[in-house]
Amino acid sequence: MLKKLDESLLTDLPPFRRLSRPQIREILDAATPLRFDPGVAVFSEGLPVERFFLLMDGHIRVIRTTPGGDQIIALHIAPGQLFGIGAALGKTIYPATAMTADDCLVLAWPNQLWAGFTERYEGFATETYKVVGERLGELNNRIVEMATQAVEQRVACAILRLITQTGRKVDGGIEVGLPITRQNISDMTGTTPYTVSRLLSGWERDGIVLSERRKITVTAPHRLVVLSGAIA
Amino acid sequence: MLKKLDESLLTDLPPFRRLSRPQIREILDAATPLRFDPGVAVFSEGLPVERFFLLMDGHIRVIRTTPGGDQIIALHIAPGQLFGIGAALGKTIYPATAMTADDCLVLAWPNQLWAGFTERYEGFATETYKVVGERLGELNNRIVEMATQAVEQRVACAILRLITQTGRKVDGGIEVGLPITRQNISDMTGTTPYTVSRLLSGWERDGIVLSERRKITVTAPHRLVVLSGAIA
DNA sequence: ATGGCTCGTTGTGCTGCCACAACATCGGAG
DNA sequence: CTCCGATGTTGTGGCAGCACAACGAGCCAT
Repeated sequence: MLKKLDESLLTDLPPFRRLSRPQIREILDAATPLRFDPGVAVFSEGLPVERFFLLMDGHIRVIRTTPGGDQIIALHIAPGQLFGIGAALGKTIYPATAMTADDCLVLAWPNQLWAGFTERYEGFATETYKVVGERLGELNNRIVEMATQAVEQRVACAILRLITQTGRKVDGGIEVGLPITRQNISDMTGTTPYTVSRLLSGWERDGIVLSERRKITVTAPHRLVVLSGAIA
Repeated sequence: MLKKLDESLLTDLPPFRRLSRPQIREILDAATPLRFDPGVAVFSEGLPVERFFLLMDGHIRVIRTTPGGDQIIALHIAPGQLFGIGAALGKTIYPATAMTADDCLVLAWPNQLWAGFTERYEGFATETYKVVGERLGELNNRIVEMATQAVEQRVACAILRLITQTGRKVDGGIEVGLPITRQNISDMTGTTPYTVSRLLSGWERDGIVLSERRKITVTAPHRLVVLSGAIA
């Protein structure tokens, strides 16, 4: 039932961009395609790192849970990105949980192929580490944000990040490309769903966003940027 | 005046551990040793990445500054660690400023040697990326911390991190191994020097720490761990 | 010694955010 | 159609932590 995957799926993604068709064929033949329903875990915090993944379609939230039971969203993965790449950083257990936000199609490779990929395929390692660098930068920005910005600015930043990462242009604005609840946003910004709700209501009154159930459309991005204090 | 550097300086550091003496000799011969006074910048945010560094002695704070002028301490570098390794992550400009906390001795290499190091020296890349992984993990912890913990817990976490990274055992406790002000701690935790001062005074009354000018000694680490909520 | 600086402490008032509760609304399952 | 759970909204109160100000103490230079 797994229909043969087409090489063209990978040719435009950074880690594979410099590779030849036969090389990409090899890589695809070694992959296991997987389908996930919304709201399930692709891998879980604390489990041993056994595979690495590429998200073909859908969206993934990377979540960390505290001993106290609070959870925060560390990262969003967009289609075309590698994730679960603990292998690249010498990790033996996953430091976080990857949860699907909607229907997801994922390619998986066993971990022991990682070393081979990096040495055999020109540019694979470089491009991958570039992504790591970007994530590092984003985390850094979020720390600065959390440390210096007020709640309203943090929420504005979070929504801006969401639309730059997953945004879809629709008439009347830019829409967040994945289902998202107030609770999700409060998990991203370290505040409460109540406060998020109030902020979104306020912004809707001001004509900056349209907020529906599990969906947010930004109608005046520039004003949101102003509110955010322009960090990220 | 640069006396010849001894190979033994590097043999025990992770990135060089698997290398032979002649290889280490090559690496040392390519290095420029540099001395820095306390409180000066080794490199600055926004400048092009031209060199990478190894801290031989002293301590370095990696600092980010916001458009609003607030600054927060992203990272501390301990002796023996590489820093400014933007090259490894495809960065072309430094994303932060590296500021010396005390007298520092640093080795520097021009950036174009990076690629050669990673391919010529077995284990250099792997070990380096392991460090990157650890820093990534630490940043993640700090985000979780900032999002979920109260100020008191964050400050406790910050001090625990300081003593695990730079701690020196002295009679009566563990002392932070670098000069540190309340302002520094508030920059690490996103609070104010006033609040830090109050917390430290309180802990000193409770016999958990000894706090002097630019120096902190933890006398009851276990109680600080309890206060911290045990995240990092 | 002595001035000047940086660093630390502490009191007071204020406010932004959280906690909780109660209600409204939506969507799916049977 | 109806019920139920998940999601979102809104009002009220309380408190943690910030802002500001004023003072004290150590360190350095000349």
